[in-house]
Amino acid sequence: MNNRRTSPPAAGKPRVAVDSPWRASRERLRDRAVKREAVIRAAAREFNRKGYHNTSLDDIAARLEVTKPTVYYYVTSKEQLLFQCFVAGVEQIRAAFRDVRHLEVPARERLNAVLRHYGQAVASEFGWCMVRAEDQDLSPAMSRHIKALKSEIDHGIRRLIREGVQDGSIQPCDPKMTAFALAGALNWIAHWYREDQSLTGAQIAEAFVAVFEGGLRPRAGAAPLAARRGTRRRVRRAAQALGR
Amino acid sequence: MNNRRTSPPAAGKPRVAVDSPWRASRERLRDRAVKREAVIRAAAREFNRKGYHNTSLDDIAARLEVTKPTVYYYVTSKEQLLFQCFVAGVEQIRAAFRDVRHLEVPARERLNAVLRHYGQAVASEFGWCMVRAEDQDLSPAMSRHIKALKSEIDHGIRRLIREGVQDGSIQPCDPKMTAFALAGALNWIAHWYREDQSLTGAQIAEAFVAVFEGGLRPRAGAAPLAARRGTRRRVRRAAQALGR
DNA sequence: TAGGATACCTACCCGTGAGTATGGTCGAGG
DNA sequence: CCTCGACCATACTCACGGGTAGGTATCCTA
Repeated sequence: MNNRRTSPPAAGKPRVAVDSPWRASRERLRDRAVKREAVIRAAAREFNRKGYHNTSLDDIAARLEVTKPTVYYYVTSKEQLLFQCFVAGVEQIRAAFRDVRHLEVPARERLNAVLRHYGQAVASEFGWCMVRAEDQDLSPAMSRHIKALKSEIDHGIRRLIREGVQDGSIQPCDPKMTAFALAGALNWIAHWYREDQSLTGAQIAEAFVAVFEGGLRPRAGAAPLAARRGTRRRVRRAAQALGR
Repeated sequence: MNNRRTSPPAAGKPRVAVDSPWRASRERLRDRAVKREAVIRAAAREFNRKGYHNTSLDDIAARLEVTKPTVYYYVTSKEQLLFQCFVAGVEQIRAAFRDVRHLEVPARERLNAVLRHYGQAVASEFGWCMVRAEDQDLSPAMSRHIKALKSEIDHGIRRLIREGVQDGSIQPCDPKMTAFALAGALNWIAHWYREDQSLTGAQIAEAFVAVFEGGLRPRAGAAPLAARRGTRRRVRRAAQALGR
């Protein structure tokens, strides 16, 4: 758990293939934690690519260039594998809450900071597992655990919203529905984002926060942030297309 | 397809159980279309409750009080079943676009109208299938078809955003990212909404549109819509909890 | 260098669920 | 009364995949 190395010492720089501690099969670096972590990460990637049900443990094992029993040597079940991926993702968000807790800025800015981290977490390799792990795929016990973690995050967002309304940095609103809207938009990133995209997770999160902040309706003051290069021209073309 | 009846003539008012044309097994009302539609709806409900992979065709058949071959008598495969549910859901949204197309109001209002319909569709019984049908669960051909439909909707939203920016009813923004944020928030409704909820789909959609419109940052003008009962007290309590 | 622990493999079990072969029933038409 | 066809049930096949039994190679320790 406390071992942070992600690549084996033998492999200077992993090539296209996933970093597999088994690569140099001779010098075994009998570090359970590292390998276990590699199993979790490989599972997360496969789940992300093909979904939980369409990923067999043989697939995951093959990705690591080992066999299924080897995977079972590090985890007890496929369910636990999904659960671990979920926890890994959620932990990033919990960390975001901890980070902003003691910041001395208006609640809206703390919320924005959390949402930025949230977006990045969803776009990370564990994003899929965190967001799309279905309750129905897990045992009742794990399902309850996951629900509790999700609920904690949800209520953290709601609280920040309430605080923002209180300190005047956020417009009065229904905290519950607003939290659902914000989290939903960010969660959905996991449905369409692929790492080979042009935008990074941080950029997407930034763009989303801008939308949340400003809203669609134009403001009295000057237009904020959003880039406007070529907008005019593109709109004109779109309008023409609509014309017919 | 063109048969719009949703309940069999024999059953005056369906009780708790799903409306099954097989109910009174004696008087068979050999209307293929009605039965086929019932199969689709039953499948949508089961998928919604337990997910695609955790729903067997036996489950669906049992729900209709028939057996699996009977289901296969009306559909060719489980995959097609999911596809039909998807199409049924998406069609509601396409209809929304058609409805607003010729409205003589600012684009932002047309967008809002579409989003309201969108939200209701996602909260409908086909919402799950429309939103959570994974590409990976379907054959390449159907996957492509679904992607095309989704893309059509996405680009419809983007177009409305561009038009809004053009006619001044929407604040300048990146249409692509904004569309992702809006659609994502609404899509996510399918992940948490259950029909037995206190709020209707329409109410949720309304609340979301309010958030999208206004944004989080307070405006110069008066604060709109949202209720403020007890907010002060609750925040104080939350702040105390945070203090420790 | 025996003996145990670790780490991994080959080869299997078996439940599940999609899809089907076959045959029965019922109403309609001859 | 007999047949035909639409409709539906019983009872299968079969592939897939989660999980395991049991064996083997390597390393550590004494």
